[in-house]
Amino acid sequence: MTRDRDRPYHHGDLRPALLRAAVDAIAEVGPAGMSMREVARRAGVSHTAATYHFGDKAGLLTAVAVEGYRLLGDALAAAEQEHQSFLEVGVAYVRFAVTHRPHFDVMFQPALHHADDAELQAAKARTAAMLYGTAEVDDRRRAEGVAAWSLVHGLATLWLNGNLPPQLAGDPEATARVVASHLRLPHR
Amino acid sequence: MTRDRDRPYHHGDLRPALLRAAVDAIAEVGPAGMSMREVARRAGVSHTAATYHFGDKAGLLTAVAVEGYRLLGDALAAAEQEHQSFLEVGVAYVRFAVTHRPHFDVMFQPALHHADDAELQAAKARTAAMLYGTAEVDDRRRAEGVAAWSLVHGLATLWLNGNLPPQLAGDPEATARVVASHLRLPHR
DNA sequence: GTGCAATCTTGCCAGTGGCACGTTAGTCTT
DNA sequence: AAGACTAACGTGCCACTGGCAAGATTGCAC
Repeated sequence: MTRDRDRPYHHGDLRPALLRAAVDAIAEVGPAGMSMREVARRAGVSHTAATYHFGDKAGLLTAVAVEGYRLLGDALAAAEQEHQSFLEVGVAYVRFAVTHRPHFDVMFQPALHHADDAELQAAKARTAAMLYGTAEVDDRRRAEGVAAWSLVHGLATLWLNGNLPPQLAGDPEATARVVASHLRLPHR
Repeated sequence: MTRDRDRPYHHGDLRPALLRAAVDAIAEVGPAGMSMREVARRAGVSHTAATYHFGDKAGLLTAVAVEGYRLLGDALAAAEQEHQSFLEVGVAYVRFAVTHRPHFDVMFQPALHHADDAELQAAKARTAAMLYGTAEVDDRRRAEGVAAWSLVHGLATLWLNGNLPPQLAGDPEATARVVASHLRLPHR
């Protein structure tokens, strides 16, 4: 009706556009503050168009989480490939959290998305396998992986929510190297 | 008007009652899903009564976070007092996260509360001092404290959001001991 | 007792998520 | 090329939410 005559009825590439808008909105107001209507406004469509593509708000956040897990997996694989160093994988983990805060925030708040989503589970499993191994790995190695993941994940989250001492909050990657040096991983 | 004739107009102890109701609600629907109106309903008052005591929704969540930081500080101090062991303080940290999930969830989502609240900052500072020392501590010790806090915090959050391998998700406290054994803290 | 401040309620408003239903336009069949 | 089908979007509506303004109730100081 009063819709732009220039803009076509069919957006043509709406789903990724909504995803980008959602990430932008989350960066500004957080995952909880983000609203479907605001995201839709940014993409220039009605809010029900977003519902059509993602089912509901949790569905949209699930899609953001899936994208996040894939990006994180890629970043970790690239670090592993480049440095052949488990430490550098950990540093890459912290770097991802800092540079992809909106994704990271959503990824680790399962109350916000559909935990049983198939794509989400697959993306999570792939990332988890890189960090603490698959089901076949022995107990010692798995415990070491969990210890390493816990360390970098804790550091990343503490940095994100402002719980690090000011002396160490400036350069999170440097802090990651210092902190990771206190880990003892005999089977790595 | 249609209000219960039994219940007095003045509740007499409403603030703590609302806090308890908020914690219960958060336990069921998460911090984001909690609503002022639902909390007020549980306490048997109108939703503006809650606004009166806490200013706004963020104020209520801030109060929950303050209570959480105090409870956590007490729990860590008790563990330190009883076992004289830094490891047991870390185990107590994980135990707190598991047994006080509503508080823990709110505490580490600063987007949900008033970060500049004086009581909150004081409660946070007290807990932080127990974990990585005060401002006067030397750099090595501070880095060790941050490493230890990162490890247990990461383990706790990964457990809470279901990112631990199933082999280690059953007994979080036992996992905390195993994982913490990979930390090397020469100055502790 | 009377004034006053603290506590709680009612009424209202804009914003939100989700549903039912209508509209548009691309695609496929014949 | 005409029509049928369906994917992609919009409109209208509903209950719910947070927050504000204004009023009602009560305890308390004096």
